[in-house]
Amino acid sequence: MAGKADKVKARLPRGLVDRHPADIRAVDEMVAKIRAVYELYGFEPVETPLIEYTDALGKFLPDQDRPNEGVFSFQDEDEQWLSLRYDLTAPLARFVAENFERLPKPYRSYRAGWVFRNEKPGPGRFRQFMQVDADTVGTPGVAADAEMCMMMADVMEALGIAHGDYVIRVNNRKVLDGVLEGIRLGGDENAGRRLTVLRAIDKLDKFGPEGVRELLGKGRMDESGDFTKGAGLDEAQCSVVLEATASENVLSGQENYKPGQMLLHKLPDALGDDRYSLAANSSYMDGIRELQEISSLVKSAGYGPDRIRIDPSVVRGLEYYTGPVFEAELTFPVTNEKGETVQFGSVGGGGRYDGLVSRFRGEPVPATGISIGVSRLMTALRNLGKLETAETVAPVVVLVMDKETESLSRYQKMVSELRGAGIRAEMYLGGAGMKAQMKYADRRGSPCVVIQGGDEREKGEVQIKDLVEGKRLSEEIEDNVTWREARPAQFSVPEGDLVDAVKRVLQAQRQERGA
RNA sequence: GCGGUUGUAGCUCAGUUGGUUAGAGCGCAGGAUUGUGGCUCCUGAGGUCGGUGGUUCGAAUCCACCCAACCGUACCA
Repeated sequence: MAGKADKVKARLPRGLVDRHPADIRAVDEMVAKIRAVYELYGFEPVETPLIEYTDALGKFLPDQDRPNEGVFSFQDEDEQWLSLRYDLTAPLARFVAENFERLPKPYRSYRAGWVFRNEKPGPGRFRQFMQVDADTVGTPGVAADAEMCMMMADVMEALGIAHGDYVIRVNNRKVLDGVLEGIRLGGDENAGRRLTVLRAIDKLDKFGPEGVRELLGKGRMDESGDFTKGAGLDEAQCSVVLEATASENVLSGQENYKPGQMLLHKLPDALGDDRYSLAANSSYMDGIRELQEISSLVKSAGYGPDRIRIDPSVVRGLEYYTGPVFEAELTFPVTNEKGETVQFGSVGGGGRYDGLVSRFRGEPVPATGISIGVSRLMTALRNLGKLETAETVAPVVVLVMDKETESLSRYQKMVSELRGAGIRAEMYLGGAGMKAQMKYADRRGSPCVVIQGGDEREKGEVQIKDLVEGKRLSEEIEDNVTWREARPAQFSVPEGDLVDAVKRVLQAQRQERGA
């Protein structure tokens, strides 16, 4: 045993969590439901390792100074940099590129897996978390994007989230690009400011239009007094951006998506320059056309705007998306551990990433995909009590009353019989006495215990104690001596009837839970 | 990264103007009950007072630095 001075402190690195039985079972169940939807749509499973060459993951090549910025990285024996994957998309792109000739195109696949990000953790944000992705690689058609939106909606419902409790918001990067060009933020020299503008738009739900206006303009002071530098747009430019992303432009009713006269004609006025119109901006118009097509496709398939909605304020992960982007959002209020109502926001998303696979190849390989954040979804569902806790019944515990080999063999045989009947069961393996064994069974949440001491053995019987029923009866008994002697919810059966008797107890408890 | 708040037992927290051996409740273990999980009573284990250095006869308490957690903000491919 470690001495006091040198014992190691048992502690978990921040941003990581141990997973408990209920979490593991809940996640397994959720993932199974998501997989079933993906399979139904015709996607095939494929898995890649947790570790990739760092350069395959993207632009984040670690250098000697900050090798772990954002990603967990380390060097192989040959000094090549390796990293833990930070999403499932980049590894998929590598896989597709590496196996390009063998795969059917479009290549439709899905996967569930842990991803890692070396960043500051927060509530509901971890350094290891699970994603469940699906991707269609090798088609430029927006039908593939529309399918992703519909599949995401189906996943939400498969998880028990009803119509109206979620919405899939859809936008198009090309639309935003067009608007930015429209306010004279085109060109390489404005790349930095465009990024700032996009980030600002992304915060609409957090800070509202007024906060975003500050971020678009000079900057914003938060409550701790920290100042965030803005994009430096002038009044007119701010107005255009806010208008272009305003909720009035959200698809309403059952109509197909129309960008609205506002965007096509008011923009030039706002800029005081009517020679320029977004109607002539090819990026903008392409984007709008794609959104219209998606809108029409999902509508034909029976997905109304209550489920899939065009929303010009959606931005999504800033770098690699090239076209349609989507985001799954929960719309019901979520209460956190402290009882506060919080805005939960996105539980999944995705979009078109036409450049990611072609990084590895000389030819264009258009692709689109979605990613569901299982860990976040589970938190939301649990806080709402919507997490199906298909209760796993704890094992029946066979108490060890006598410790000599012959008795142990007898207990072991009982356990085997119970297991043979498909009942979770175990013989108590600790060294403590009966009281502690009862406590153990109680803490395990066992439905019942099996007791056979010398008296029962002589009569060829076993005692079965229903712990659930016993707990209830105990509430009516104050006096400990009476309680012990009454042996509530405990009965005796012939050894041969053990399995049947336990089954009856379990059945009774099942009915009780159901009722 | 920046700003703020907070660090005393497994958990929640007391601890006076610096003063002997740092406390409580809950939880945990054992006993009352050699064969019964609850209740009650009794007993016990568990602390380098976040760390290091300094001031002082004396520091959980005062000072400096560091570390960690939480909140906000930034970043989040």
